[in-house]
Amino acid sequence: MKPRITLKKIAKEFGVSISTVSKALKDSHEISEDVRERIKAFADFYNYKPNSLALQLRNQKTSVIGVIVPEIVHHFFSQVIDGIEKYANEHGYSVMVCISNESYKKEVSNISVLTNGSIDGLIVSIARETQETQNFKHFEDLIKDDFPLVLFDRIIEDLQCDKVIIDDVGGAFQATEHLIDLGAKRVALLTTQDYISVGALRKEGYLKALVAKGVTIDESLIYRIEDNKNLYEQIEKVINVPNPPDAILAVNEIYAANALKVAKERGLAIPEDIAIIGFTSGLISEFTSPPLTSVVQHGFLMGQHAAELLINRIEHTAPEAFQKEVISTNLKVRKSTINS
Amino acid sequence: MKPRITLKKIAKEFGVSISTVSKALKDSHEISEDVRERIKAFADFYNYKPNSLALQLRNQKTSVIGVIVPEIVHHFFSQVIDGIEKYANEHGYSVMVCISNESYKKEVSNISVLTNGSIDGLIVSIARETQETQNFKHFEDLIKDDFPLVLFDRIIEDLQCDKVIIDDVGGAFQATEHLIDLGAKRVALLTTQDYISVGALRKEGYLKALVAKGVTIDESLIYRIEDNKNLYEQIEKVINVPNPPDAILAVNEIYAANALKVAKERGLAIPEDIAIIGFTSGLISEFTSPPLTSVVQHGFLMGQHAAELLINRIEHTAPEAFQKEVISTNLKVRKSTINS
DNA sequence: TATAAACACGAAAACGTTTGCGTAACTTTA
DNA sequence: TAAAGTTACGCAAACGTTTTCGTGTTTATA
Repeated sequence: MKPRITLKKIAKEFGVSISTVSKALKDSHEISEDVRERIKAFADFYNYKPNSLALQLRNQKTSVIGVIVPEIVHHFFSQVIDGIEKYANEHGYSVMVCISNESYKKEVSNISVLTNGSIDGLIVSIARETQETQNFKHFEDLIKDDFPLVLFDRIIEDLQCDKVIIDDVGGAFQATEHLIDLGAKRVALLTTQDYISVGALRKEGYLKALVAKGVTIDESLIYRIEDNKNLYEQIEKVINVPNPPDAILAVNEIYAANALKVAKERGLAIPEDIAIIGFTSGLISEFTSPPLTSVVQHGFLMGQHAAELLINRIEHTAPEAFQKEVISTNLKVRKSTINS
Repeated sequence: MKPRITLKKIAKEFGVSISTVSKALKDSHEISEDVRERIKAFADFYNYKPNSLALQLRNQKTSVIGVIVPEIVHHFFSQVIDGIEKYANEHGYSVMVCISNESYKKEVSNISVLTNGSIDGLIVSIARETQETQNFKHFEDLIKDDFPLVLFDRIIEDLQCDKVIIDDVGGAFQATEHLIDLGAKRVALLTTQDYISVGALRKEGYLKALVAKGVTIDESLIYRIEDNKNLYEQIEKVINVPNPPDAILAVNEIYAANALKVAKERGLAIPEDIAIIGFTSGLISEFTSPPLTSVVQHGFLMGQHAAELLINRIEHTAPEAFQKEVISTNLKVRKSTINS
């Protein structure tokens, strides 16, 4: 790579001092018009751009925000990143993305790499392993230093920082209510292990709706999918049984799509024999047949809000109270629940 | 945010010079064991980490690579980013992601922001608008400065830099061949406008296969989807006609899934009346019914290769010849072409 | 005991930038 | 013509780090 042109080199070229060049390029009236114009022309010709590192070091501000997500190949997370990037960009920030890969260790190392001065703030959705082991010291350390931090989606309730979450309880409530209103008596829940915060919250909404509708809770209808085992087989055990449920609420799109597949293979009519709803942010639900009724999560919006909270936190030193924003979901009704 | 601890502050604390502290923390034998250990304990207690900006400035190396993609909410691109991030991380680099949003202007500004000293190299897939207008000056400028640059997927053939592409021609050839072998006489092509490089290449593979199989080319079976118009309606005009094609090759998953939908709504049997194949890297094809036979693109692999090329270029100053790597596709046969 | 070697640290430059302040030289004012 | 003001630039510090070289003090060698 060719060495970049610097103030020093321009100064040498003109036999003036570095500060003269700096001022000339900034159109300072301190510099005579003649010298100023010649320096500007020269700099322009060589496409001078101030070295960002030097500026960042001097100004103690990088205008970069870090983002750590459990994975990026996931419609929801890429939507959130998209939202973050958009808002950040509009406000003069760039985005540095790291992937924890659901690993505690990688999350810690990501944070360590990012918080060595190269970013002004951090947006994180917590890795599965971290949620499992409940070791949050790396976040507590950040908070202790008042480092600007925003948690989204997979959050830790007790941490003193800004947060953005989906209305998981409300979304699950609405979906379950919809299923019961359509006549379902035995609504199964396909959820994650309890330590995943969003899974737990969606279960909460599901249970609330049952109670509200006067349906007795049947623990045997709650299935906690294990991530390291075969998904399809686990879902078969839900549907491919003597007395399958007459409705299913799945906490994500993949579970829902697989449930639909198994049900169809078993010869069940959808939605007549079994109605299915999934949480979603992807495109699968639209293209299954029948298309899946979905609890739509607005990832892009979530990203924008997270970025907004973070940038406010970075730029307003006044220590405002920490916010917790809740992004509403909405129920997109398709033919997996109503066939008309 | 609390001010971070620096060498200067530690030095003041111990009444020694900055260089002594620096050396002590690096376990230099120049510093007496007593002082060394005390300084290290102190630094450890206050969780000292060298300021990355200062190091980057001094070493003239950031260990960050920039990535510009047209969009991130797209399974293929997020897979590539995932691959880049993985390889980069394993080799001590971080990743800064920018999104051009298919806009020429944003692409230019992204490059401008990134190449002001804050990254060591750049990986780009070109925006649609840039491909359309054919204005490549921003890339030529980079190349003129020998700035490490790798183009992937949407590339510019004439540019002197490393490139990674999918075997678009081969993938389309194989898919078309498959359709013809199954008895198709009138294979339609659902492609993009010609200026999109991958669309053009896939058309080339399609045409090659027709020629190889002795099928006469029928230009009226080639449909160039326009991005700003309604997708569904455009696809209806392909299938919902008196004499629809008996097979379709779509250059992406969304086109294919919509074609499937339209065909089913028209009452066509799949694959008996009409067989469908789509290029893909997402999950939709797996969950349609019937599932779609797909030309699978290995985005993750592509990302890894792009990162490898870039990092080699960054670290080996010896000006090796520019490489053009081709990632093979493979045909995943599902029931939209063979029902058995 | 004089000299050489080892030890333990500090000074300063370098990376590239901005900016407050100082100061010559020149111009205006009284 | 002396005092004051203006013009046009340079100096130096600051951001935080690493590293080469220099140097004073102590210890070992002949």
